[in-house]
Formats: sequence, structure tokens, C-alpha cells
Amino acid sequence: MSEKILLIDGYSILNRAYYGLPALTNSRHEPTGGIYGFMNIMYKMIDQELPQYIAVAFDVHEPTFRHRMYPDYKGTRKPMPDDLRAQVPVLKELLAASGIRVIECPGYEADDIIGTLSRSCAEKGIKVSILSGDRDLLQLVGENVTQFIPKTKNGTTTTEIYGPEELRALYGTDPKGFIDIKALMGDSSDNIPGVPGVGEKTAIALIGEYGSLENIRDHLDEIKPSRAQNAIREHFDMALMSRTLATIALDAPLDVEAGELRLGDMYTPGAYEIIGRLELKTLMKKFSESGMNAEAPSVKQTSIPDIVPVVCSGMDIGEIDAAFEEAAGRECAVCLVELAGEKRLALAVGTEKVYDIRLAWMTDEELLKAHIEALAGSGASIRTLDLAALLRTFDLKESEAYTDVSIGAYLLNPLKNSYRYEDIARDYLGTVFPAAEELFDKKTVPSDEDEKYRTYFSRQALTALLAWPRIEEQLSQAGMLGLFRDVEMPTAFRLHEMEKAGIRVNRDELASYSRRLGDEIERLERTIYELAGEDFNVNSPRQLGEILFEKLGLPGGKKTKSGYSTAADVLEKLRDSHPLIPAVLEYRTYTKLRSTYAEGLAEYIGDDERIHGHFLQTVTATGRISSADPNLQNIPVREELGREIRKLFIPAEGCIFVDADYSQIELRVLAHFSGDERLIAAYNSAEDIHAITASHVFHVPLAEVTRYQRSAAKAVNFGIVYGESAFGLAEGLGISRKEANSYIADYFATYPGVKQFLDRQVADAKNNGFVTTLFGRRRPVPELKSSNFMQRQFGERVAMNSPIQGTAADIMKMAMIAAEKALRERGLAARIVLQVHDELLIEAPLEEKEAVCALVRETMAGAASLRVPLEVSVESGESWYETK
DNA sequence: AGGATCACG
DNA sequence: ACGTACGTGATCCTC
Repeated sequence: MSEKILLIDGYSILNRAYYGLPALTNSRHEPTGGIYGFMNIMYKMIDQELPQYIAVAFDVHEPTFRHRMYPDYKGTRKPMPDDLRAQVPVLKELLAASGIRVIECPGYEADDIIGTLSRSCAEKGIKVSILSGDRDLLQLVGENVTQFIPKTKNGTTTTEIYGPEELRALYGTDPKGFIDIKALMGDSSDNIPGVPGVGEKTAIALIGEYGSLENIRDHLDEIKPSRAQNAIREHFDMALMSRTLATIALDAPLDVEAGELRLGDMYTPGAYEIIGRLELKTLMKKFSESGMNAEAPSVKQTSIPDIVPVVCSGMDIGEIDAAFEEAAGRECAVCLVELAGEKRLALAVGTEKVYDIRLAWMTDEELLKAHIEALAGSGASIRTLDLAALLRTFDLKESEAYTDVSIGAYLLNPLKNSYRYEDIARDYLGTVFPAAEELFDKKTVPSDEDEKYRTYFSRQALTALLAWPRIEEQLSQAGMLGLFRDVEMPTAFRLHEMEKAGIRVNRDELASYSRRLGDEIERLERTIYELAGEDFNVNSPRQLGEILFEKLGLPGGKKTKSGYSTAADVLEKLRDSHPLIPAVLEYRTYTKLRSTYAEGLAEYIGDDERIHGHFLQTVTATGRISSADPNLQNIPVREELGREIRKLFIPAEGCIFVDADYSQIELRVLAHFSGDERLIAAYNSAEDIHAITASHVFHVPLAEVTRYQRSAAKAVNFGIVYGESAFGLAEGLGISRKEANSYIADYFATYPGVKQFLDRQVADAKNNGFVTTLFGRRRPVPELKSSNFMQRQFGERVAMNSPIQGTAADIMKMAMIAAEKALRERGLAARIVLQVHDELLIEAPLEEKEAVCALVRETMAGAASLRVPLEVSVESGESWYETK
């Protein structure tokens, strides 16, 4: 394998780090955020790319050869903020102490240093990874040269990888042509002039067409638009000079050899001393983990004992009896650990003992179920990392003895993408444990004697056991302990009951629906190939884009980074311009229905003729439930053809479906939150809410509201719930942004309380870092701290939407708990089979129909008392389709 | 593995 | 000048 060098653009990465993080300081008020972020990105890249060589390039702040040619070069650049400037020498010191060379070259910029090194390394056969946020460096990419551009998303940094293919996809040219694009369009941040009046779009199009400045000059007369033609004719010398400015030097006089840049052990005592001085605790921990013999910092770490699990073979029932006996009445943890397809139960009894119970060896799982349920009844506290997994395996009876630690961690931060033991241990015990995939390969069943396996196994249970007091404390501080105990834990049992019940689907009819679609798809395929004049893969947006926008020359702007957008809304606008378009749209509809629904669902129908999907409780940022394997929350309903699928979702023999739906629950939550008298009055009047809004906003009597006005008002209502934005509303209604703005202004004038409420959410989110639902659920909004304008805008919309969506989700969870309780108290056999955010589908014996209808309406309406009534519409039917 | 597209609330 | 509606999951394509 060839060697690799990582070349880092010092100021670029430092800037990203500085602006991407809040203004961190240590206890002496010294700024540290830039250094911290820089080191994190660098460590991450090193872990990911595993280079043998490394260098960090910095500009020297004195004139370069570019300034001699064009004195205004970089003339518009803002000076560095003082608290960032102060970090630069410290960072250089830290890099030097880590054995990482900092390279500077008077008269040249960091770009030139990177260019020079990348060329010399590439010539020696060393692969080059460039880390910089500056797209100018893309001109350096090549077969063995790749650029990584860090990108901050939701407060976490990821890197985008660019090679020659990505460059071509984005700019339609090679690295050389990329320089010419820049020469034409200029660069305001470096103050490169370019050709006046030629922007990015024109430049990309021209270079895409002609390849180079020279070739453009040779075909000047063909250049369109004429405005660009004249501008280039007049300012061609400007373009040539801009190209020289934009071209990165490959021959800077550097006195280093690749050999001097070898990456050794970065975790040196000298470097540790510096980060200790800076008080960068997370980095200090990284040092202690990488085996540096410095004292590990005590970041409220909990020590976790290494316990060798006691293996209960299951051959001797007495062993298992004794283990559970020992656990009775105590603080313990029960976790299902699955490795190489084999399930085992980890039972921790206090922090002294861990039992390893192999399910495969058990004669019957009923015995274990009985043991766990008895333990729950013994006064023990049973902590687990995944209650849903335990319930799916053992179908345990509901009890308050169980505590799902992951759900607690989810409430504390719902933005994480996983809540596995290593995540919980890191976040709440200050300990970094390796993940399963780092320790084991997928197929081999680890041996009981394997030390690695033993620690991994007992750490699962010990993490659950020890993390809970921490999580409980934080939940209590955040005021979410009630939400956890009274809403989330009972919900876990409700979800399990829905999964266990499943929903009946007519397998044969689904297959015949699929065949019906198949016939149509074949027909459409033939039509499409004929109209296109060739066969191609209609499902490939790339091939489709080529046919539509190049071969047929239909007007379509570049919209995605990999080419033309062929999304439905783009094609819809072109519907009448070519008969191929409607055929493609129809083809998309049919193939979507066939692959995702007809064929997709069929695979999940079990021997009981039912689909038992999964309802997930720790996924969404707002507190909603999500559905997977298969997703039963996105079964088609809006279009008739898709809606037909619901005819195949049917109740068991002798049963009927009762479907109960909250009407406009989010708008009602908004009315409650805002306290706006007019909006509240509108809901209390039991009239058509969108029509009332239209009447107020358009200043017409209720009776004279037109259909258009009503639907516009409805769109405005939606827009408000999504976090008011004129652009989105304009898009949704097909009107100008100006008109959209005036609709919104009229809406806020009508309901001033709503405006106040939304403003308050944004202000609160900025102050606290999170927003809160009516029942105390939190959603962090890290985007508000972003240096990126768009990210901050997004953060504002999130701050406005989350309390609304989240409160509706809270209410639905409480309704499910109340409905289940009422059903059982009344001795009814009806059961909830689906939850679709504001809808519950219940399967009820025929004779229970009326009782269930009344009961579910009452419990859902009574799940919360707001300042407006919660209205519930209830329907029954012989299939899901019939309950509309 | 990630993006594009499209199904739902 | 920027480029957007909020929240999900499945499928297919492309790398």
C-alpha cells in the first residue's frame, strides 16, 4: 500500500474551527475555541486517513508575488478577530510539540506551500490528502490528490471529499478548467477581479463549453449571452491576470523533504502540557486514552469495575435461579447483548457481579421471562439500555421497576444518532469504551474465555447500572423526570403492544396489486424509450437528466451538485413541454408504489398474515415516534392509486377498524401557546379554521371567502407551524416572495399573539440553547450558534416548530397511555395497532365498535386540557381505506 | 456510504 | 448575495 501525506491549510481550518464553535475560553478567560476545534478536526482526519506524513501550512503576513502583480490582492479581507489572533502562536507551539511541522514561506501563501508539497509528494508516489475549507485548492486535485472540506452540520463537523470526479460533477470541468472559471468569475474574498458581469453560472457554462480562456478567445464571436461576449472581449487581459492570481504555485522555495514530515507519536508530554495549560479537557482525555503516561484528568469520571462475567450455561437451572435470587430487591441491570446472531442476557447485580446467560442454551425462554418478571416484582430497580429489545424477546409484563437508560439519555439530548452503551458511557460516565464493531467481526461467536468479550459483555450491564443515577439527576434538574416516568416509560410498553399486535395485510391482493402496477410500468417504459429515442434507466436521475436537458434540450437549471434536478416539482413545471415528462412522472409514481409498498411490504407479512413493524422511541428530534422495518407511517393516502393499498390493511376476522384522528392538533397547540384571543376564539367557534383565518387576513366576510383564499390561508397556517419563512410559503403557493411576505404580515397583524410566541421561542432558544414543549420536553438548537447564516435561519425555524410539533407528540403519547388504560379497565379486547403522529388505528371486535369509538374519542380529546378544545374525528371501517 | 427522490404527518 | 419551509424512512443509483 502506498504512503499518504496529510496537508493542512492552517488558517483555513483554524477559521472554520473558530467560527464553528461558541467562543470557548478557559478559567483564565483565554480564548481556546479555535485551537480546540482545529485539533479535533486534525485528529479526526488522522484517524480517518492514517497518513504517514503530515504538515500544516500557514501564510506569512507580508506581501507575496501576487501583491507585486496586483497590489489590491486580498485588499478587501477583514482582519482576524483579536481572540483568534491570540490563539495562532499557541497553536503553532502545540503543533510543534506534537511533532507536526508548521511550514511557512515568505512571499508565498499556504496554498502555494500545499501546492508545492502536493506536487512533489504525488511525483514520489505518495498519496495526498489536503484538508482545507478553501475551494480554490480544488485546482490541485488529481488521481492521487484529494481535498477534504470540513462542513459543520448540526454543530458537528464532517468532511466532504473531493476528487476529480466530484470537481467535474460540481463545476463540469477538470482542475485546470477550474482555474479558468475562477479567472472569469473572480473572487470577492481574495479580491480577484475576474471579468465584470461574469458570475459563477456564466463562468461554469463557458468553461464547460469551451474548456479554457484561450479557446474562449478563439471563439469569441459565438459567446452567448452577448453581454458576456462584450465583457470578455473588453477585459480579456483582466481574465488572464486573474488566472495568474488564482493559480497556485507548485514551485515555492521550500527547504523541506517529505521525509522530515513523518508523523510520529503526537501524544507527547510536551503537547499534553500545553493542552493542560489551555484546560482542554476532552483533548486531555484523548491523550490519556492513547496510552500517554500522563495522569488522566478527572472529568467526573466514574470508575467502572472490570468484572469477569459468571457464565450460566442454562444446563443447570439452579445456577440461574440463584443468580436472580441474588438480584432480588437490588439495583441491577438487565441487557440483551447480541453478537454474531447469538443472544445473551447480561444481568448485573450491583457492581459486584455480572451473569452471562446464554439464551441459545435455554430449554425455554419462558423461564427467563418468569425470572425477570419476578425480579421486577421483588422491589428491584431494573436498568436496561434497550427496553424494546427486552420486550421483543421476553414480552415482559408492564412494571415500574424497569428503567430504560437510553430513553433517559434521549430526553436529555434527542439529537444523538445512537444511544448505545459506548455513547452512554462516554456522555454520562466520562469513559470511552470501544464499540462492538471495533472489537469483534460479524460472524465469529466470541469465546467465553476471550478477555475482550468478557469486558465488553459486563460493561453493557454496568454502563446501564451506573449511568442511570447520573441521567436521573440530570433529568430531575431539567424538570423531565415526570415526563420520563409518566410518559416515556409507559409509551415504551404501548409501542411494544402495537408491535406485538401487528397489522393484518392481505397478501394475495397485495401481489395482484403489484402485478397490476407491473403491467403499467412495462407499458410506460416502452413509451418512454420510444419518446426518448433510446433505452435508458429511467430510475437514474443522472441518465434521465441527460436525456431531458441535453438530448431534448428542455430548459432546466442545475439544481443538485451531481447534475440536473429531476425532482417532481421541476418536472411538473415542464409537464406540457414534452410528452416524455408526464410519462416519466407516471412511471415514477408506479415504480415507487411497486417497490416500496407492494413489494416492500410483502416481505414483512408473517405467517400470521400480519406485519409486525418496529416503532422507535429514540429517533426524532421533537419527541415523535418513528416507524421502521417497514415504515407504517407513510402508507400512501393523498393520491387515489396509492390509497388503494389501504384497502389491503384489514382487521382480523370478527373485528373492525376504528380510526381516530386529531384535527389540526398542531394549530390548536399553537393557539394554546400563543394565548392569542382571536385564534382561540376561532377554535372555540367550531367553524372552519382556515376559512376564518382567510376572512381575517384578506378582510372579507366569512361567507365570501373564496376557495383560493381559504387554501392560501391554510398554506400560511402551515408555514407558521414550520417556522415562518416567506420563501417557503411563496414556493408552496406559487406566488412571489413579496406577496408571501404580505400574507405573513397580515397574518401576524391578525394574530399578534402568534408573532409574540414565535419570537419568544427564538429568543429562549438563543438564551438557553434549547426550546421546550408544554410538558417539558427539550430540543437543543445548536444551529443558532453557527457562524453560517443559513444554519442560524434553520435554527430559528426549528426553535419555532419544535415546541409545537413536540407538544403534539407529547399529547399523542399521553393519549395512547390513557386509551390503553381505558380499554383494559373496561375489559375490552380492542387493541391499538398503528400510530401515525396524529392518528390511532384500533382493531376492535365487532361488538365493541361503538364502545371503542366513544372511548377513544374521549381519551384522546381529554389527553390534555388546552385553552382550545382538542377535536377528534373517529371513523370505522372494514379496511384502513374505509376509515377515511 | 451518501445523495436524490418520494411516501407520510 | 446567500438559498429555505418542520419531522421522518425506504428505495434506487452512483461512487
